[in-house]
Amino acid sequence: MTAASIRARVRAEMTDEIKTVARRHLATDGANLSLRAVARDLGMASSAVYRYFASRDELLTAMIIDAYDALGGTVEAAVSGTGFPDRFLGVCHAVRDWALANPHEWALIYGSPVPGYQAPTDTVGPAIRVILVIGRIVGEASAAGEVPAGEPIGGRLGDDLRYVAERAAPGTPPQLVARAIAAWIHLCGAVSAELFGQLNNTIEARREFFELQMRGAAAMISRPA
Amino acid sequence: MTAASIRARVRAEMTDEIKTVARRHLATDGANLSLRAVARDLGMASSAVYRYFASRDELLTAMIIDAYDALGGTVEAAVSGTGFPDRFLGVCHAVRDWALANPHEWALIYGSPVPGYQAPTDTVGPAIRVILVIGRIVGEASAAGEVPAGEPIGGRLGDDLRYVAERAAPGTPPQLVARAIAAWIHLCGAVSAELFGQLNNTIEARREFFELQMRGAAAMISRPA
DNA sequence: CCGCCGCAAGAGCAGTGCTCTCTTTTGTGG
DNA sequence: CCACAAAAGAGAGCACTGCTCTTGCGGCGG
Repeated sequence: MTAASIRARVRAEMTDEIKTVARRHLATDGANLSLRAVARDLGMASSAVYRYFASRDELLTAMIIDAYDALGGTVEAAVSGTGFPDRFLGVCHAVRDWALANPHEWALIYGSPVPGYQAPTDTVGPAIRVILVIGRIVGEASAAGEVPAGEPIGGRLGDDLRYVAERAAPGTPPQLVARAIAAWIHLCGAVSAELFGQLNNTIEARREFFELQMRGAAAMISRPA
Repeated sequence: MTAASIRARVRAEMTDEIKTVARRHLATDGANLSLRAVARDLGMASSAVYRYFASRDELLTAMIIDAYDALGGTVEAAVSGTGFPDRFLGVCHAVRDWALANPHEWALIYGSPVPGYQAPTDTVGPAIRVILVIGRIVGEASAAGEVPAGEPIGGRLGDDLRYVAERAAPGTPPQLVARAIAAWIHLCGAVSAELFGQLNNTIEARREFFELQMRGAAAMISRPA
């Protein structure tokens, strides 16, 4: 039993080592990760890497999951303060700070998906951590009476939102969940815009502008149209 | 003279043909465009393509410029209606519709930039057409007294915004320009989120949700925090 | 009419993902 | 403790990529 786990542990360590080197390559070279280059850095034949990852896509998927988890963990740990706007703004800055520190990993998870873009089901768990944090903050603010529900939403969208609300933030009004998702999308858009160069030669006071935007997003939640 | 222009015209036609085939490849295979495959489709040697584009990056740059121009032209042509929110919402839907029809080209211009790729200055002109349209709409609404200016913004961000405002939308209050840019970023974020699969298994009533979001963005402009 | 220059073609280099076969290592069950 | 099978690594090889270089062809300008 313990004997069998020796093999497994060595294998896990090797897998981690590969991912570490791959992450380093990702940080320098960008998304076009070369399996052979990683193997060279590890001093092993490229074919040996295939014992651990069936394909380059599988390695990338592992990197994506790790990136989601790193971001999710950072954001979850950053939740603090009291009162709705501050808690939300804290999350926004945590997301932005992580993205600025790990731009290529951000691009990996929130940029354009690579060719086939088949997201395995393993990724959805880590992927939703950030929006779940936002949902929790908004839900708590709603329960505390800090934010109004706003006008109900009907139709198919209403159904979708009810479904999402009861699964992700039970007790939170669906229309509020909609505004939370919109704020999250605005957050991701703002970070991507800054990171992908959409603001180049336009706005240099990035942090201030980001803060302004996210205050607007918070206001959009606190004060529905 | 006419002779010289014959050469030039043939060359331009060949260039267009390459770009057309490249665009087709882009639409099917995604962003990892193969110059050799394009050459094969054209029945020519891969080395011949280099007579027209010095590198794969240069071809991609041309595609990017074309995509920006196609989107910009579509959006400019779609501006209609009267009154601020409707005009803005029309632009939003024009952007989304174009993106849904040309997902890979959207990914090319608003997705993660390809590694090591530096946007040449030729791209900035076409790139800013959409935000200029939004700026014009907001500026006109401001001139017509349809939207308030909101509280002034100081500091470095205020300087940036004043600079942008006087160059892109003279006479429009800088703080309003900030909200216009924020709305544009939210727009891009919403389209990317939908296109890149961030809404998968969550919200199926995409158009309705998009409309809701953009109504929120419009309200953010009409009614500053 | 000739020469020249733009154009195309092909070979070639270095790199890639991935597969196959072969060898070595190594944990493990008896 | 030891033989063995399973796991791991190595290396060659295939098809592909971007890009360069050299060579030949042909239409255009003088």
